[in-house]
Amino acid sequence: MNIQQLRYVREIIRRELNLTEAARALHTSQPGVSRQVRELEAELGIEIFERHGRRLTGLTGPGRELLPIIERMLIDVDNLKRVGQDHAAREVGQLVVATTHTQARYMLPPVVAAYRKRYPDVRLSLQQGSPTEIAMKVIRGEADLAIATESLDHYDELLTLPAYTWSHAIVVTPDHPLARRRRLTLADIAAWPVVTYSPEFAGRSRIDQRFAAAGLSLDVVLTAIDSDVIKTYVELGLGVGIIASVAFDPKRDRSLKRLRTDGLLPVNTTRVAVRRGTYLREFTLAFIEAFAPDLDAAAIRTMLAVDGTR
Amino acid sequence: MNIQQLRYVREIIRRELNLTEAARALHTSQPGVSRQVRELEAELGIEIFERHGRRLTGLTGPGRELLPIIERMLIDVDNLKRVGQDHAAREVGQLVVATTHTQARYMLPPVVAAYRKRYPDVRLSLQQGSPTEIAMKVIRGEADLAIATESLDHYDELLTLPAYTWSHAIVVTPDHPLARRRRLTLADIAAWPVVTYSPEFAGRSRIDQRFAAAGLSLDVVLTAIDSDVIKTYVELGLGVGIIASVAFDPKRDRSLKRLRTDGLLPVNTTRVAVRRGTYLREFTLAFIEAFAPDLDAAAIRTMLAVDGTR
DNA sequence: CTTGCTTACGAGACTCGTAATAATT
DNA sequence: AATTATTACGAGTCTCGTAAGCAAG
Repeated sequence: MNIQQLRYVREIIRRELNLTEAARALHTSQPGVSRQVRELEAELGIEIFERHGRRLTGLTGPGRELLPIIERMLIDVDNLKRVGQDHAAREVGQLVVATTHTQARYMLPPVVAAYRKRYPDVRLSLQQGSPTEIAMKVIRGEADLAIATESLDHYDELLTLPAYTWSHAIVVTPDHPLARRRRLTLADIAAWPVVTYSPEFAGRSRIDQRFAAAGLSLDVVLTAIDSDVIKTYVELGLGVGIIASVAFDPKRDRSLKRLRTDGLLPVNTTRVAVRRGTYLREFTLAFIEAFAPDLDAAAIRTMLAVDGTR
Repeated sequence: MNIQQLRYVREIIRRELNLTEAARALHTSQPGVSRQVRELEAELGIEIFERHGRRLTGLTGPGRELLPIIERMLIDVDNLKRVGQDHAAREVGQLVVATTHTQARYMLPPVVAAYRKRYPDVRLSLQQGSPTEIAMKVIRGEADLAIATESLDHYDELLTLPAYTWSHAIVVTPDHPLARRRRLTLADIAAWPVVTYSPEFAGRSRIDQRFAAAGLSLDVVLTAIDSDVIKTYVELGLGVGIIASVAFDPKRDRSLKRLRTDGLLPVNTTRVAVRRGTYLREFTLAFIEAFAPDLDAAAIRTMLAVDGTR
């Protein structure tokens, strides 16, 4: 048994049982992968993959039991390397942050600026994607952190930490009838066409829940994944905009008016997710710390430690 | 990096930083181990061991961080093998149970008899030792299960399951003054010399606590690790015996009288311990199930699953 | 001067890539 | 017919054992 064999098995499964694809992804030859897999199977005394003739068609029962152990071992391989790097060159390395548009556009810029100054030798890479995509990136080890408001809690493989809370803002054109109202109700908003986020983004689901709880349903005429698109169409008069309040800048967005909503809309929590069982390098913890004002390195370490005991 | 290197590192640490010993234990050459360790260190970019000249004198900081990851990976290597064996030959294999005298002598015989009939191809091996020793055996992977009444809860690496509860019995010679008393008190017992278990065995610590709580202290004139020794000396009139009640057999022990103690002495829980993170083969679960009347395979699996999520 | 780690070197095993083969879709 | 896994074979690498060297207690 060797680590390479485990990598091969994982990659074949990730590539949907296409051994050829896996070989390509791992920059090696197809026969090499085939052979190593068979050798591992022989050593363990079982078949990992179901084969119909010469095609891999699925995982066997034992194969399914093997998989989580293999994944954990490969994570641990990375962990060993990270421990090494963390001590060999404490503030040198790579940090991949997967995040959604709203975070990248409005919340992260100041954090990133400060972080880059503090850690000039960390190659910081931001990767934008949908909540599902960024969660998968972290689970597969392609990103170190995921930052998003929704749906990071649905994965057993992830450990999420609350970073900060925020709520939405209602924006309209200055000449919109709602602009004159002193106090809004949910029904006021629901009376107009709405422009807001796509279902899985930026707390959208919680908005829907709030209105549904009040017996109302929204007439959403345009959904977007980023706030700038929403603002653009609100300016065009397409409807009332619901955006993350951080996305509204009174100076820049002079053609829009933000309405008072005190407590009307739900509070959202933006969370940072890491892969359970991964070793976090010191500069990774520092990023979380910088991003989440309520968390300090000590608190993060304890949450990880409690979790990591298994 | 390869698995062998990790084994070498672990073994060196287990052998108290004696690389020569580690090489011997692993049936390989000293230079080979030395070389592989240096190569691992080079690949990770750190020193794992502190060296004074040519002697290994300790672990470095990064070395200490590496260790738990290495241990976990090596456990996972075994786990992979076990999954294989479990499917290749479900009821064939080896099961090592580490336990204390009282369990081995009184509680296990019927379980073992039934188990051997049910699983004739499982090589069952019982290893007797002190609670500390058997706990270490399981932690080091030398035994699959530990069965004992005390001190299995003090190890983070172990997961313990309650198997059954029991209490102690007071035994005396038939002509002892206490033999005529209808109802005993703690003070009655404390008035006489006592023969019982060594401090870490068979619930001894809880006996002491009980008497201490009542403001009494025991005059222990002989401590033993096994009940047979205790009974022998009680027969010789050395003192009042306190033994596990299962160790008293009215038919065999005709020269002793068991006194009524209803509720006087504390209740003990015998526990089964397994190494956290290890895959338990089906026949291992079956043994636990056979030993612990209150646990069934499903219950055990859930406890392990909850624990194993990490 | 004994114990114990490291360096040197050579034999043997193993991994991996190319080419050819066989089986599915 | 095209795609995909397995078998065959050979080059190159790597591991490991023996022997020699060297540092520490």
